[in-house]
Order: sequence, then structure tokens, then C-alpha cells
Amino acid sequence: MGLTKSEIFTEKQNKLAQMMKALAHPARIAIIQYLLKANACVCGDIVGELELAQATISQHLKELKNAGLIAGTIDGRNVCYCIDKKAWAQYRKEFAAFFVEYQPKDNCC
Amino acid sequence: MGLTKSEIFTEKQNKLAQMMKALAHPARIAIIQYLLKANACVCGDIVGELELAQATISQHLKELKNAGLIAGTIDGRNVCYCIDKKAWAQYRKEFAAFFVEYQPKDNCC
DNA sequence: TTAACCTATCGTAATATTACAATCATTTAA
DNA sequence: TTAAATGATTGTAATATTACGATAGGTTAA
Repeated sequence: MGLTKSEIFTEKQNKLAQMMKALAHPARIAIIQYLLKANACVCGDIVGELELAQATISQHLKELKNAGLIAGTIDGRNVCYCIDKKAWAQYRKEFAAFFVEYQPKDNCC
Repeated sequence: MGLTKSEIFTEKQNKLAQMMKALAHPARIAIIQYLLKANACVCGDIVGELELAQATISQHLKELKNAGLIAGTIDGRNVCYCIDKKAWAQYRKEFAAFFVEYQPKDNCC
């Protein structure tokens, strides 16, 4: 046990859950917000922004990379991180589709 | 360790991460989609919908309740579950605000 | 009442996540 | 070349999550 039974769900459901999971930590929210605010690639500035150990931040960055949300480019001895614009748009679209307008009927308890 | 350091993030960041977490499992996505599709309260039908043990589904329902996304009303020996319309609208709003349009400048690597 | 039914809760095992120190790999500056 | 700087990776401990059997607590039907 302890392992999600992905096989009993649709691919879409698994994917959406995965997307949510990528953002289900305040550090990753904070990193994304920082990159959005910078509105540019950020080179070697992220560790100083959060009170977390370098290894921890690197781990969170890796998860965001795996989720496709950010891209890292090596620049000298820094790494520059950007929001992946296409993935971002995709996330926005998928989330919006999930949170479509909902108007319950009167047959509710 | 192994414990999220909530105190170093803003309340908003923690809250948003919590919201994402509530939906970061395909079973919970599936349950919400089922309730949305039914567009009504669903009384004692959910366990039959998913190939998960009753205890597991009850656990997921509890998490969705804790997140405020659904409400359960006891009706005889069934429990009727509904989407919480207000919470749903709130989620939609917060998520949309996070996924604001993003137009990176040309100073990206 | 008794039995069947439905759901929540408890206990527990397996796995995942979070955090950090230590270390490794690479690049730049001296 | 050597040393400093930067970030990834490894190893590990603490905690959380996922799943399920067993059981408890209700309600309804017989």
C-alpha cells in the first residue's frame, strides 16, 4: 500500500493531480511567484530569497522542472531559471477547464 | 525534518499550496468531477464509482471536507455529498489569480 | 429485536515528501 | 594551477500520504 493506484483513473485525472501536486508546496508557489514577478530569467538569486537550505531549494526547483513549469539554462557558474511560457499557458488552461462555472440545481440537500 | 516550514512563507502562499494539495490526488479529482457532473447531491453512490476500498474513499472525502470543497449531509443511512458552491467559487478565483496572464520580456536567456 | 446496510474511524504497512549536511561537478577569478 | 563560488546529487532522518482490513456507530428493513 501507500502507492497511488493510478491505473484506475483516467490519464487526464492523473495528469491534473500531478499538476496540482507540483504546486502543492508553499516553497514552489513562492519560487513561481518570484519568477513571475521578476518577469525575466533569474540567475542565481533564488537561494537568497527563501530561508531554506540550498539543497532543499534545488530539490524544489527540480520538481518544478520535472513538472515542466520552469526551465534552467546554465550561464557560467550560475543557472538561470525561467517560467516555461507554454507550460504555464497549458496549466492555466487545464485549471480553468477544471474550475468551470458550476451552478447546482435545487435538488441539493 | 520532513516537516514543511510554513512559518517562512506568507499566509497566502501556505493557503494556496494547501488548496492545491487538496486536489493533488486523482481520486479526489475523480470525486469532484463526479459531483460536478451529477450537478446535485450524491447520496451513497461514490464508493461504487471508484475501485478503491470504502475506507480509502472515506479518507479522501474527509480531506475534501477539510478543504471545504464538499459538504456531507446525513440522510438516513446514507451521506449526501455536495460541492460547496462558495468554496468552489473561491478556489476558482484564487487559482485564476495565480495563473494570471504572463508575458515574459525579451531579457530571457 | 435482529440483521443488513452504510459510512466513519482506528490501526497499520508501504511509499512519498520535506529538509538538510556533506559532497561532487563545473566554472570563474586569482 | 589553485581556490572560491555555484548548484546538483547523495544519503538520511522526520513526517505525511495512501491504501486497506477490521471494527464501531449509526439507520432501516424484516
